[in-house]
Formats: sequence, C-alpha cells, structure tokens
Amino acid sequence: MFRIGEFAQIAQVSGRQLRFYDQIDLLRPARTDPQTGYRYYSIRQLPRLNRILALKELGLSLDQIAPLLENEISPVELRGMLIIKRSQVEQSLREEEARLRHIESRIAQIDREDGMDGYDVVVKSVPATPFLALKCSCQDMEEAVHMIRAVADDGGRQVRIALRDKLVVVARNDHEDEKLELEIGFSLTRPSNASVRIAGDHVLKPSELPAVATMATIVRVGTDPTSHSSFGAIGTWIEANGCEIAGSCREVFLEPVVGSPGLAAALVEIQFPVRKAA
Amino acid sequence: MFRIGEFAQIAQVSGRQLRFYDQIDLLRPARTDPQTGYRYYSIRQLPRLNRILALKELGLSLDQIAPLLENEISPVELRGMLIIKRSQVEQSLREEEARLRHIESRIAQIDREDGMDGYDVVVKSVPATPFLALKCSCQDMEEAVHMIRAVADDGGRQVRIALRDKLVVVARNDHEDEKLELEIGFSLTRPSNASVRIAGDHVLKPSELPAVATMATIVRVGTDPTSHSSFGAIGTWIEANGCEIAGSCREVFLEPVVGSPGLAAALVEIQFPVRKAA
DNA sequence: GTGGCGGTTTGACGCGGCGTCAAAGTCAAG
DNA sequence: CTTGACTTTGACGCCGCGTCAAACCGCCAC
Repeated sequence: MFRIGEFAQIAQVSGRQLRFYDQIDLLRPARTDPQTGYRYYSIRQLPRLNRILALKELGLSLDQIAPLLENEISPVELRGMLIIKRSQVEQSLREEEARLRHIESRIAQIDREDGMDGYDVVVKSVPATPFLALKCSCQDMEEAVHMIRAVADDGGRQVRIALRDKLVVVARNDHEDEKLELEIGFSLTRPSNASVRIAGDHVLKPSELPAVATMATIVRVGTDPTSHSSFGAIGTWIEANGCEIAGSCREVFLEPVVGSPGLAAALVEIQFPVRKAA
Repeated sequence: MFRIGEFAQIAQVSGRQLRFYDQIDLLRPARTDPQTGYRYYSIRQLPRLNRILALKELGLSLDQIAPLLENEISPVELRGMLIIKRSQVEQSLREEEARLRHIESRIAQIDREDGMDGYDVVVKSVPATPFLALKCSCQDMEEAVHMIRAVADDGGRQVRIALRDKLVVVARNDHEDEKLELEIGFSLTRPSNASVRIAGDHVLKPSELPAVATMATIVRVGTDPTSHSSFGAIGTWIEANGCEIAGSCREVFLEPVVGSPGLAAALVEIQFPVRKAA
C-alpha cells in the first residue's frame, strides 16, 4: 500500500489528479482510512490508472473513459467512439494546419514590413439577396468610379429608402480581359420587380446576389489608395489557407455613400467567395 | 447604429460574445443607453471586431489581443508572440498526429478482434537507479525463468529488505543472437558497493540502471502466457507513435515475488526506452 | 391606450480537468 | 516531543463563452 504521494510518483501523475479521480469515482484508492481520510493505493491499481491515461491520450473525456473501465461498453461501441474521435482529430488537424499557415504568413508579412493594416480577413457566409443593379463594362478605374458614383447618387435618390439596403459592386473576372465587367447596384431588403432608370440612359434591373457559404471578407476605409494592398492581403490569405476563388468578388459599401468625399471615405467590405482547393 | 442582435448578425457572432467583449473592455458599443442599458453598435466598429476575430483564429488569447488593438504592442513584439505561437501550434500538430495514429491503430486492433487487454501503453521517465544484478546468458526461456526464480528467492533472502526495492530483469538485445543476454537483480533504495553470492555459485554485482527520459511502459499480470501479445502491443504502439527502441528492455516486478506461483501471478511492468525516430 | 411579441438587460451557473493556494490534521524520524 | 514532510478538505481560478432565468424595452396592431 502506498500513500497518495508515492503512488503519484510511481505513476507519474499529480496527487491532485488522483484525488480528482477518486472524487469522480474513476479510480478510488484501495483503502481509505476512515479516521484520517488518508488514501492508500495498491500497486494493483496501476493497470487501471494506466488504462485511464492511455485512453485519455487518445482524446477521450473522463466521462467516456469511466464506463470503459467498468466493461459496460462493447468493443463495437468503443469502435464507434473512436471513429467519431478520429474524425474530430482529423478536423482539428486541418484547422491547426491552417492556423500554422496563417501565422507563418503573418510573420512573413511583418518581416517584409508591409503596411500591416487591414489584414483582418474573416470568413463568413452570406445569404442570397435581391439585387437591383446596372451591368456595365468599364475601360478603367476612373470610368468605374464615375459609374459607381452615378448609381450611388442617382439611384440613391430614386430607390425608396425602405427598400434600398447597401451599395454593392460585383466584379466579374471570368475572362482575363482588360475591361472591368461590373454590376453596380443596391442590395434590397425585400424582392422587387421594378427597374429604375437613372441619368445617362442607364437602367438598374432586378436580379439576385447568390448565397455564398464561405466568403473571405475584409473591411477597409476608402476605395482607391489602399485598394491594391488589401486585395493583395486577401490573396495572400486565400493562398495561405489553401483555398481558391470560387466566384465573383464583391465590394459592399457598408455605409450610405453621401456627397463628394463619400466614396473615398466610405467603409467598404471586400468579399471573395472561396472554397477549399482540390 | 445597430442593436446588439443586428450587429451580431452582420458580424456573424453571437450576442453573448459581444456582451462578453464589452464586459472585458475588448469591444465596447459605440453608445450605451444609460436608461435602458441597451447597447448600440456602429458599423465603424466592424473592423475592430474583425481584427479580434482574425487574431483569435491565429490562436491568440483575448488577453493577448487587447493590447494589440490599442497599438500598445510593436510589430517586433507581435512577431515574438507569433513565433511562440507557431512553435506551440507545431507542437500540438505533432501531438494530434500521434493521437490520430494511436486511434487508428486501436481501431485496427478492434477490427482484428485482438485480445484487447493490456494495450494501455504509457510513457514515463525513470531516474537512474542503483542496481544489484547478475549478468547471465540463457539458452531459452525455461533457463531464464529458472535463473530469475533463483535470484528472486535466494537474493530476496540475502539482500536486506530496507535496501532492496524491486526485482528487475534487463534484456540486452544488441546482437541478434539466439541466446538471451540478461541482467537479473534488484533495484536498490540507495547505492551500495556490496556484492551478494547466491546459490549455484552466481554473484550479484552492483551497477546502475541508467535514467531514461522517455520510456514506453505497459503493466501486465504474469510472465509467460501473454508475454508475446503484450510485447506485440508495445511494438505496435511504438511503430504507431513514430518512435524507435533506444536501449535495452526491462521487466520490473512491481510486487515482491513470493513462493511458487510468484512469477506467473506477478504484476510486471515492461519498459522499452524509446526516442522519436529520425 | 393596450396587449402582445420579440428583443434586450443583468446575473448566475456550467463546462473540463485539474493547478494552486489555505488552514488544519497526520505520520515517521530524530 | 518536536520537527518537517506529507495529507486532508475546501475553495477559487482558468478560458471563452453557452445557456438558462426573471425582468425590462420597443414597436406594431388593434
């Protein structure tokens, strides 16, 4: 018979641990002195403790281990538990790997002394949304900004405020064309069939922004100057994450765009639909 | 301004989470109505929340994130934190991989319907111990058992009980010889220079069992019948763990071996020194 | 006004597996 | 008998919220 400290030393566990296992009836000492409360362990209890430790290392919880020790669980059930556990471990392995890649890419980013702003990429899911937008192809950014401003201002006036939600620009990058294929318009709070004619003989037509389950997003202030760096950041992120782009990029203006400095000072969320690369 | 529920929906977090971040001063709402206590968030707070979420995904704790948000931390310090985090993640990756291999080998074991007893392999470290033992080489198991019994009985009588600790058999398996190169003796509670002569003109000589940092161990009842299966189990375990054997195997008799059925009914701990395979 | 429903508040407990005190009692050696 | 090492119970801490509960608030329909 050993006192708790000796037994703890033999089994390389802490005394607190043994007391805890006693408390939850996982491993009770062979004898407990009723006078003093001292716990006395037999070396014969070592196999049980070792079994506990071995199963714990497999990732099973103490609640799961308890019935195993009492042989209240058939090998088939244990197999089932292990199958589940395996998939959990595989999942967490993938997550840890992704985490590791992200950490490394951030370290590399610091070493490059990049502007470290706006590297807060977050994945979220977005639901399908009714959309009222103008399709157009622009030669350059300048023309695009002009069109966006036109839609924001004129459309903002003509679409009822209760219906209008947020200004959204969708960039279709299917073909490696020089031109920017854009859809510029408003997400809507509820579906609507009405078209809206704005200045310059353009028409906003109703459609739908499809739902995206995994969308890599980044929020940025202002459209132009840092545009390149934040796109770069999200690209780096996607690469580090082992993902690939799975659709057209969106820019969502989170605040109503008002007046002349509106676009430059606006809070914009860049969204890239992504999926796990094959 | 959004109420907590709307903001939570936008950012894809729970309201409880936002309340918690408020509580720990990580993200306070833009305004809190002093009358009702209602929290009102501005969309301008989304970047901060996103930064929190992004850093959290890197594995940083909220306590670590807080100063980062206040720019109280230089990029160099952040880099240091990330380096540390990286090594932690690498470590946990290795552990998870080992866990996965162990789970899979146990599933395979169930599928083979092996006797599932005694697969509770536990790694521990053992300190160096003074040792009083007889070196001998035996032709077969029968002779070995005979020698062990001789040492146990006769040595047990002659070595003072306060000095004697446990019966230990060390199996040197350096050369692929047929013969068993054994050291049979007692671990001692303190160093001693005395030799002990036992029956059959054999002599127990003092030496030392070297310390082993990582020892794969398994506890078993009885020496003979299941010997093969438990050695198999520990071998499988070592393989699954990506380890290799790094020294001579030991059998430690955890209980004093008394009388005739002593060896067969004894509680024995098999020990294999291991190290990570290259 | 008023009833109702859905959102919000604070507050508390729970989780998992112990670590880490603190105060008081026990054991064995000198 | 003293001393110092060990043990007991009990409580709180951890980390990041989830999940109640009871009470309160806002907005819409009547």
